[in-house]
Amino acid sequence: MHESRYTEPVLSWYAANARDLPWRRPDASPWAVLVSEIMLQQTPVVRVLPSYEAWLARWPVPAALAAEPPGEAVRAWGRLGYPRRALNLHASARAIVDRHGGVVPADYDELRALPGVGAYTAAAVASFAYRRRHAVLDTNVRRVLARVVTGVQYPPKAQTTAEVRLAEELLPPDPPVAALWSVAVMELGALVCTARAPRCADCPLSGDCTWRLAGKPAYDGPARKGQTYAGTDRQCRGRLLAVLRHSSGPVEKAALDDVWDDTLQRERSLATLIEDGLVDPLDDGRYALPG
DNA sequence: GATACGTGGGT
DNA sequence: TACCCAAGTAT
Repeated sequence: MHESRYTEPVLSWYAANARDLPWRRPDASPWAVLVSEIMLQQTPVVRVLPSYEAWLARWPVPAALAAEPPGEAVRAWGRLGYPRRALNLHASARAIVDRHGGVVPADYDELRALPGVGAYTAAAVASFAYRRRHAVLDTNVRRVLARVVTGVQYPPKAQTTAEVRLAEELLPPDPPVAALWSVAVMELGALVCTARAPRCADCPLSGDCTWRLAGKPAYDGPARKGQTYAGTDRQCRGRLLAVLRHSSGPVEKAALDDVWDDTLQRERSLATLIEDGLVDPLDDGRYALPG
């Protein structure tokens, strides 16, 4: 096992160009790293920052969040999107208190067992919070490796075992260096090797990049599925939950009926919100965030 | 493996 | 404007 030719250029680039993000500071706790990773799932950094600061000010340790009702987590989630992540984070806090003495576990499998923590997040927390050696394969890393090593514009739609194997091969042998490498490649993908208009002129790997050296051939695979949103159950659920977030207490059914015209879709969406544990139907006919 | 799951900014 | 994309996970 040895360093790849990519390691030094990427680490040097990172040292000079990394953003000063709060969850990367030396005083960021493993809990802070976990909170950031859950919030960053499909949500851009700039929108996470305010919610992250407020969240950790209010709940600086897992036990603080675990002591609150889940609805408080959903309310504090604000407009980050995918509010089930708030529920997952709350449930994770309780599991960390119940099973791990209030300390975020360092072990990959124990992290992976927490609700809402998948392969990426478990590797990220183990790596960034505890300097363990794990391949961290997010959308940024996948795109960088696709271009630099594989020579294609975009990675496959679904993660492949070949990608995992490649990421593991490129992982520096020393655990702390591996953790630094992972965050550095992610940052490179976020700032330079972007999806739309990569800034190859600023890339420390431009001389090594298979895709660039091949003339940046366009992606030739099947069209990638677009996400429709307007008029969907997702939008309807978002409207309904926003009513509850903005209310200090339970709301009448009429308040929910007001925000979506299609009755059938509205009722269906409310039912799934209840199923998901994001909304609590009270005995008196009103609705509330989960207690 | 495909689909559902929020929200908003960039082009 | 319409579409793409953003530190994914669960089913």
